[in-house]
Amino acid sequence: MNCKLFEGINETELPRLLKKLSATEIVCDKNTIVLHSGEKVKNIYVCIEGSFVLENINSDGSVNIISTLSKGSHFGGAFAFTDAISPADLRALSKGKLIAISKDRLLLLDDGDTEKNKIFANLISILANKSTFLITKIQHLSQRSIRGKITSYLNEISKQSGKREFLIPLDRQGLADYLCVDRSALSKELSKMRDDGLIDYRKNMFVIKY
Amino acid sequence: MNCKLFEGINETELPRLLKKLSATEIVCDKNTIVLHSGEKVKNIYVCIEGSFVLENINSDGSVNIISTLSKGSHFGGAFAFTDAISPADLRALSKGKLIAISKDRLLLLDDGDTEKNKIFANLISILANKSTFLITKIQHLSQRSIRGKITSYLNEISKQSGKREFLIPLDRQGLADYLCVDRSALSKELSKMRDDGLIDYRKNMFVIKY
DNA sequence: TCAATTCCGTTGCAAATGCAACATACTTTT
DNA sequence: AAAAGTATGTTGCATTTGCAACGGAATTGA
Repeated sequence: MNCKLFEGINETELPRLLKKLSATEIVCDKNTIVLHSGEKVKNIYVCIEGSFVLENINSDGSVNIISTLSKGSHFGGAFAFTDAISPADLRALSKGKLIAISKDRLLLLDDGDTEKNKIFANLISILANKSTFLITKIQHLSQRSIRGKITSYLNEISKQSGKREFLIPLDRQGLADYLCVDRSALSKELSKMRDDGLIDYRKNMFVIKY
Repeated sequence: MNCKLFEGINETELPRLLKKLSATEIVCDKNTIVLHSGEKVKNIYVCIEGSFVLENINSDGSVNIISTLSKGSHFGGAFAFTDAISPADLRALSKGKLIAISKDRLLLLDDGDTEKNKIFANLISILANKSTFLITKIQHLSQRSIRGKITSYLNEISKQSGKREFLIPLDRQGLADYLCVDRSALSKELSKMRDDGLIDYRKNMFVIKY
């Protein structure tokens, strides 16, 4: 199944666990909206077949894709555990299947239940990782200039890889979207930084010079 | 103690629990750095006396305060559960006391341990709340214009309160810092939005008109 | 291999932003 | 009530950014 939420749980145990949780299987056609924006999130949804998107329709009609779910990925881990409403629609991109695990039932499992403990520990680790990821992104975004954002981002990747020369996992448009700036302005600033001798780059390969 | 991490745990139980966890009490003088930026975070630190700051020293020497800890608040819940290094120094603002709870010992507690389950559930809820808080902030920050950021922020607060007229919990400088923009530019844009008939405001009271 | 498409860099320009400096209103202190 | 201090609003200006448009490079697909 390869799902972080169930990591460490024996595959033969899983069906029994899901039964204990009264997990519901949701089979749906393309474009079915499983969960509407504004609805209360009561379940954790785990994708087991097909693909789904989390998307928001803006007031001007444009669509904002927040994330995509493929086999093994899940949504609601955070929202179900606050009393939050869903910030987006969960829509099937194709015919698909997912299981909904009720947060309440999860909480009602016996304290001594080993699987419950595993799931809880996994959930903590998932949320913790998400949290650090988000904090990192905020640090980039809080830089006021494009140069600042670029520097913050590149330093982060460099630190992660432990090298001054590294590949970034985004193309230009992707990087612009991630840093929330205009693509051409990004290119412009990258050139300037190269002219200033701060960095060098070729496609996805970057070098921090000083 | 009034600490979310221990919520639902009997006060008379707490000392025993802490002992089981081999929680260490750290007493420190003003300006002691309990945890250095770059160090691996192995503990959850709960403040029980005095106050602490999480701060980052920028390369230009300026100080960036990430958050403050007062009695009952804690740090490390997320980082200890990833293999992350601390993004900031944890420094005592005054003479203070905190307890360090080892993540590893927490994990080693017996699965049937009721307190372990409570702490885990609390931690999940804390991390989930944090995550939604951060996502909200990112949504504000990803707006490209100051007007967009203001609108995003005000709509959020309005939605939370369920009213078109509401108080915001930040003063102008605070709001500017939160939205990562210049204070005067923020004031400027607020005036413009009032001129455009979009909002009205007086000090911390705001009205969304359309 | 050629065509089509996508990606990336560049340019000019209008608009938005940050910054510094000052003015005004509001608070707190004495 | 006066004075000091703090918060907010305003203005002018230099700089940065976004936007639109274009051209070349690289990639993909037929």
